[in-house]
Amino acid sequence: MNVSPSADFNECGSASAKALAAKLAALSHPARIEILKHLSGNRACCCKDVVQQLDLAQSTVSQHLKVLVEAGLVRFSAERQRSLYEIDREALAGISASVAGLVDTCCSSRPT
Amino acid sequence: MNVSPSADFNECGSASAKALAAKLAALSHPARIEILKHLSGNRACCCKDVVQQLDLAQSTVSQHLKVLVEAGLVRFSAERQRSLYEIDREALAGISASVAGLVDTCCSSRPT
DNA sequence: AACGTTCATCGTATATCGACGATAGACGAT
DNA sequence: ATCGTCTATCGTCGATATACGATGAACGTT
Repeated sequence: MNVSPSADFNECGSASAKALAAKLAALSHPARIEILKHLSGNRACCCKDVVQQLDLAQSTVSQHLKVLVEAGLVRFSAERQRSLYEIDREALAGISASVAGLVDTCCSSRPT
Repeated sequence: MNVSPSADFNECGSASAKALAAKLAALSHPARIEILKHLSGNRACCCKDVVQQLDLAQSTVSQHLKVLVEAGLVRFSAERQRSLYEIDREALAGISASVAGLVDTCCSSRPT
């Protein structure tokens, strides 16, 4: 799955770029950023919790949570009636590292 | 324009979230990530340069470049016929720092 | 002057996003 | 069994994103 770092330069393109873009897309919405912040302050939140914080319809929040889960940034587990959402700090850290890597690539490969 | 870093914690919410989301949105497209990588390898590129790398129509590339410029990730300067696009490494680094800050916030505020 | 090059913009078509209300399923409480 | 709560999903709607070709402006070259 992980190719060597140098291969990333050969195929700079679609593979890694697509993957990173997909994760950043999940992050690129204010409501989802706020959801992550809220989740980070609690061990696990149910959907209603988040709804009360955000002033958005329950269905909308549910969709945002789904996006975050599908992007791998939030873990999901079904309680009885509730659904528990828990932030995935490792995945978050992974994105941070990926962005830092991209920036590093862009800054280190200065032409002259 | 730049509030103090601690103010970011007070008003974690919409303002900074929106700003970060907007910049991440500019980054969340594979073509734009590849454009940034390409720009990083050259002092400045004209639109046609990028077109030849990307296998996209010239108008499409022009639009992607416009998105990057409007997000502040790329600087624009008009040559004679050409348009020169240059990566803004500081802005890139700023985004990286913002993402790292968000992740830090999410990881440091563990409930227990 | 006529032509080629480079680029931004316009118009268009399609797809996806973001938000909502309505609804149905699952579950606990009465 | 009935009611209330919590949630996911469906359908819908408007807005936005993405891609393209066509076009015209600006400029250099012949």
